[in-house]
Amino acid sequence: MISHTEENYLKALFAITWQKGSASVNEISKHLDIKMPTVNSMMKRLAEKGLVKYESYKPLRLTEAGKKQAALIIRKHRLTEMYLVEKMGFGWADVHAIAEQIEHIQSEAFFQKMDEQLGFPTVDPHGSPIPDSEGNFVPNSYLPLTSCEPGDTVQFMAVQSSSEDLLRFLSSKKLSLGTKMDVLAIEKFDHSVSIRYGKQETLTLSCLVAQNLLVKPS
Amino acid sequence: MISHTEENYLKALFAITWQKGSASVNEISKHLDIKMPTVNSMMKRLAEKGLVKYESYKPLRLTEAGKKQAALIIRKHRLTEMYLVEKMGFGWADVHAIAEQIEHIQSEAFFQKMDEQLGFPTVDPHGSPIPDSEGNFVPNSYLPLTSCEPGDTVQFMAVQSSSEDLLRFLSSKKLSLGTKMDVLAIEKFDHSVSIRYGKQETLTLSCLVAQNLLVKPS
DNA sequence: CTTAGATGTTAGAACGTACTAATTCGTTTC
DNA sequence: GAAACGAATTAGTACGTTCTAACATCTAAG
Repeated sequence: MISHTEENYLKALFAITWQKGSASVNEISKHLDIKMPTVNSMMKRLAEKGLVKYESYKPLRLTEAGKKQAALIIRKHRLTEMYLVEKMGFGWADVHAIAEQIEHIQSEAFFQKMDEQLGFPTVDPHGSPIPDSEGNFVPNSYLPLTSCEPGDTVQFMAVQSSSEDLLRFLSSKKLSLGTKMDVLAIEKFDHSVSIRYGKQETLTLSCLVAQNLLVKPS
Repeated sequence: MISHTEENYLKALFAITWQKGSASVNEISKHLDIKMPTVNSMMKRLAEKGLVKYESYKPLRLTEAGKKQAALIIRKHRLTEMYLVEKMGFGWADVHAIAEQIEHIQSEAFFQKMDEQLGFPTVDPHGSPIPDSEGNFVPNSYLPLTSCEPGDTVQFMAVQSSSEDLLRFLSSKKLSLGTKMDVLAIEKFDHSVSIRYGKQETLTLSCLVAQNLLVKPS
């Protein structure tokens, strides 16, 4: 059996591998705010359980079994976020901490009911894909707003980071998923991006914000 | 702060005190299926935290703070059960194990939303009262079916025990909360109770079952 | 090629939660 | 009132998860 704690390590390992291609003890340590020796020994434990490939001083990798486990946890997390937003009326900035806890609930039936009632969603409230019940992941292929050209018309499809502050900022500017926007300008100087959207609002987004908005051509 | 584990001990202590008037190390040990020495040391720990009054070889008691904590956990448990039945479509026999886990979620907002969406219910799916958000308990005053007389007409208001087997049995007989029933006979021999209800179904309930059906005069 | 600094690992300790074995206390019965 | 039995407690152990301190390895800069 796999503990609550072990699940968090798997999830971190999966997320870091996803973003950066590989994962190190140091990165997991920072990601979970847990000291390196603790992470190190946990990696060995997960290796014993056949979920992680561990070799001294080498990058960490998940085994296939580990990947599946991790994807299933992420599935539960994202289904929960979707449920909290769609069925319970939470805002997209307020669901992460709750979902972090509920994802560890041990009950297939519980998550199955969520899935049914939501109509088997494929993305969560932040636009991230929800793995299927086998742990298969269909990554989306959206591009950051910073990679657009002036004149492009695009649709806001997902956020890269689910930072609470970013989400609150976007809400306050009425920028929600699905919003169509025209790219007016991209400043050479600071890479900030000016857009027009909705009822002709125009807005200039810092590079950091724009990097976190994933869009598709519209 | 109070851990998941500590919450379970408080809840057990509260439940046993509720039923039997007082609680002993031995009773908690059986209730939680945890050995006595473990219970003993936990009781000391909870005493240090001001939640339990502990004196060697004396019955255990909750302090006022402990009672409130316990009632608030029970509140979360029962709200959750109600939510699972009313909003997610679970049967009343299937919610206990899930609620046991969800009751430990740390988020006021989460349980508040449940409460709102349920319209501030005062009883759970088994007819047990839900403490208010201050931890105040309004006990119901229903009587077991065994205390009725032949000729009485009563309404089924709550179950005493939430045993999964009992609940499944009642479901299979279409006996749900709110059902009105006529008491036809009570056998002197084995204290079994015969009732008529619904579309003129008649049924004889063993003493053990009848003891667990709480009713009020109708 | 050597070395400084970052990263990884080992060793040892602490705390929470559980256990078994052994001992003490309290009560009931002769 | 002493024996016997169940309940409670103490002592010592184990395991999961965390830490700090010390040591080892890797890598990038000179």
